[in-house]
Amino acid sequence: MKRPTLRDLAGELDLTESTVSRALNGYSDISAKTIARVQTAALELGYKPNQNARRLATGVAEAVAFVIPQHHGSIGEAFIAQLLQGLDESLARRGWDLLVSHSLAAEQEAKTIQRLVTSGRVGGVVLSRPFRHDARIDLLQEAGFPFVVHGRSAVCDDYAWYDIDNELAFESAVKHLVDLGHHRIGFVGAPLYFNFAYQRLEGYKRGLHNAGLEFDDAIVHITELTDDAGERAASDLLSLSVPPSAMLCVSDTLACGVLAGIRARGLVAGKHVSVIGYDGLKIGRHTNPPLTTMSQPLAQSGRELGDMLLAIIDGDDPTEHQILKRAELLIRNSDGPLWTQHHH
Amino acid sequence: MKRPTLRDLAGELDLTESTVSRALNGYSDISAKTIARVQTAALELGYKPNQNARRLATGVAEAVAFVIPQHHGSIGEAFIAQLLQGLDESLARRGWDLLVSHSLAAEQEAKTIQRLVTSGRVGGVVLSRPFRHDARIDLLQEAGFPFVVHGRSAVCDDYAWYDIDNELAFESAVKHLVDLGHHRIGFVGAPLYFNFAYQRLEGYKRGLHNAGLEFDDAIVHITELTDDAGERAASDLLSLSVPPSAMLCVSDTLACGVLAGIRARGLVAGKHVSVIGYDGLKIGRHTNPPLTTMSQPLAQSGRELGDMLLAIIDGDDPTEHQILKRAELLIRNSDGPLWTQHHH
DNA sequence: ATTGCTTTCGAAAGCGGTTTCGGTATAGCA
DNA sequence: TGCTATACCGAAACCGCTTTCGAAAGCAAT
Repeated sequence: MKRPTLRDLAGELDLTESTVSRALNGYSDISAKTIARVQTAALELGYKPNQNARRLATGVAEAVAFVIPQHHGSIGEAFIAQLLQGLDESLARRGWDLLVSHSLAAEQEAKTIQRLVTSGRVGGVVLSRPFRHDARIDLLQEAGFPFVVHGRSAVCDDYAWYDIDNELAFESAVKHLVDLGHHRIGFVGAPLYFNFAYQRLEGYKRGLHNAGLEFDDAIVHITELTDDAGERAASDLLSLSVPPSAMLCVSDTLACGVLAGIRARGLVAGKHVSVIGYDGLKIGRHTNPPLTTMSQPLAQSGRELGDMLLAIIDGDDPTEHQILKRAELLIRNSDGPLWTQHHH
Repeated sequence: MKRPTLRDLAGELDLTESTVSRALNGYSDISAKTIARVQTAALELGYKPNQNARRLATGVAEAVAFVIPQHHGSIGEAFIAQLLQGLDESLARRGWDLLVSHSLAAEQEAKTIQRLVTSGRVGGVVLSRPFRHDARIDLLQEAGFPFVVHGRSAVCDDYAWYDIDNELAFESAVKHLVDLGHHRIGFVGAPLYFNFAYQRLEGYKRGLHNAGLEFDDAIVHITELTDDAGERAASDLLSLSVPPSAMLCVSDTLACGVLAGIRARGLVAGKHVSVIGYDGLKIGRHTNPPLTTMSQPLAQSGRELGDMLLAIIDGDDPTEHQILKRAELLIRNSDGPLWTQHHH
C-alpha cells in the first residue's frame, strides 16, 4: 500500500536505482528500449518520485512563494485572488508549486522572507505592493535570491518587476476629468510609503500641472486602503467649504467607499461629483453607480510574473525583466461633466 | 556564503550531527547545558534546517494544499481569498506551508489531487465546493489521505467537513420573504452537481412548503456562478408573464448580476422586487442597492478548516470533525415588502 | 571498590532520490 | 582479427537531517 520507490521499480526491472533514475530523467546514456521499459513499468506501478527526496538531491525547490501583503482592506482581496490565479497558471505549466504566505504584521514580513529564503522550501519569491523603500527587496537582493515584484520601489534598476505606469495612469485620469470641465479634483490616496500610492499622487500632480491647475493640500486625503476609509474620506472632502467636484482614488476598494460617502450625502456620483477608481475590479460593474476606473490586467500580470520568475531562476538576468504596462481608462458611470447649480 | 548545515554546526561545537540535531529538537537525552550551547551557536551561525532534508527524513511534509475550484465567476474570488487567509493563519501557527493549486478543467482536478497525494509534497488537502458525488473525495478517502472539505458531498458520514446549513439558510430566507408578503419567489441557482446548490434548492423548496406555497419550475433558474449569468437570469425571470416578486440567489456574485438585471429593466430592487444573496461578501455593501444576504464567516471557516486538518494529520478521527454552522441573514436594502401596483 | 542505574553522547543506518565515474559489451574500422 | 571508440549500465558517494541503539561516563548505593 506504500508508494513504490525508485528501489522498488529497480527491483522489478532488474536494474539499479541509478539507471532507472536516469532513464526517467531522460539521460542520453540510457538506451531507448530501456527507457521505454522503465517508463511503462513506472506507469504500471504508479511510481511517483518523492519530491522531497528529489529536491534534497537536486537542490532545486520547484516551488515559489507569493507573499501576501498584510491586508488593509478586504474587498481588495479580489485583487490578490486574480494575481494568484495567473501565477499558478504559469507555474503549473512547469509543475511547480505555489506557496502563499501571509504575514500578519509589517515587521514580521522581513522575517517571513528570511524564513522562506533560508528554509530551502522555495526557489523564488514574488512580492506585491512594495514600499518606496522596501526592506524585503533589499534583503532578497543581498541574499541573491530570485524574486520578482508586482510593482516597484523607488529605486528599481537592479531587480525584476512588472508594473503599471502609475504616474501616467493618474496623469491621464486627471486629464479626463479636466476635459469634462472639472478644475477642483480631489485625491483619495493610500500611505505614501507604498510606492504605487506615491507614484499615483505624483501622476495626479503632474496632471494638475499639465492643466494649469494648482495643487491643493486640502483636497488630498491619504488614508488606508479600505472601503470604510474611503467613505470617511469622501465625507470629509465633501464637507469642505469648497469641496472638489471630482475625486481620484488609488484603488477600487477605496472608490467603493467614496461612492458610499457620496450617496450618504444625498449626492449622486457621476452627476454631482465624479469619481474614478483604480484596478478595474469587476466589482466596479455593480456599484452604485458603476465605477469608472483605471483598469489593469491582474490575471495576466500574475502569469507574466510567474514566467519572469521562472526565467530568472533559470539564470536570466533580472534586470532584463522589467515590464511597464499601461492602465486603461474603463469608463462606466461614476464620472461626468462638471455639475453646475443652474443646470439642476 | 553557503547556508550552514548541521555538520558545520557540529564541527564548530565539537559534537556530532546527531547530538546537535537532538539538541535542537529538544530531546530529553541531551543536557541542558549542551542544548543551550547548541542553540546559541545555531543562532550565531544563522543555522536553519533544510526543510527538504527534514521532510525527507521525518516523512512529514509540513505543508497542506488548498485546491482552488475551477473558477466559474471572478467576483466570487473574494470568497477564496478570505478562506485562504484564514487557512494560512491557522497553518502559520504551526509553521506549516500553504500550497494553492488551481486546476483548469474539472477532469484535471482528480489528476491534481493524485499528484498532490503521491508527490509527498503535502500532508493534507483542503477541498472546497464539493460536488454532490465528488470523485476527489472518493479518491482521497481510498488513499487514506488526510483532508477536510469546505462544504460536503451527498454522503458525508466518514470524512471531515465544515459546512453551513444550506437548507436551513434558504428555508429561513424564504420565510423572511414570505413574512414580507411575497408568495412568488424565484430561485437563481447553480448547477445541481454542486452539493451546496442542491442543498440550497432543497431549502428553498422546504421554505415554500412551510409557507404552503407551491413549487414552480418556471421560476427557478439554474445557471453558472457568474454575475453575467445572474443578470441574464433576472432578465429571463422578469419577462415571464407572471414574474416573481422576489429572487433568492445561491451566491452574492450571482445576486450582483441579478441586481443589474433588475436595474436594466428599470425596476428597483428592494422595492419592486426583492433579492437575497448568499455569502455575505463585503461587496454587497456597495451594490445598488446594497445586497441583503445570508452571511457566512469565511475567514473563520478557513481558520477552523486549518485546525481540523492539522488535528487529523496528527491522528484524530476525521469523523470527529464535522462542523455545521448557520448562516445569518444580513439585511441591507435589496429586500422589502411585496410591491403592489396601487402603492405606486 | 564493586554493582547497578541514569544521564549524555556518538555511531551508523536510513529517508528516496541524483549524479559522477568507471567498467563491460558492442560496434566501428582498418 | 585486433584495436579503439561508443553505448549502456552498475557502484558508490552524496544531499542534510532524523532516530535508534549502544557505549561511556557519572552517580548513588552497598
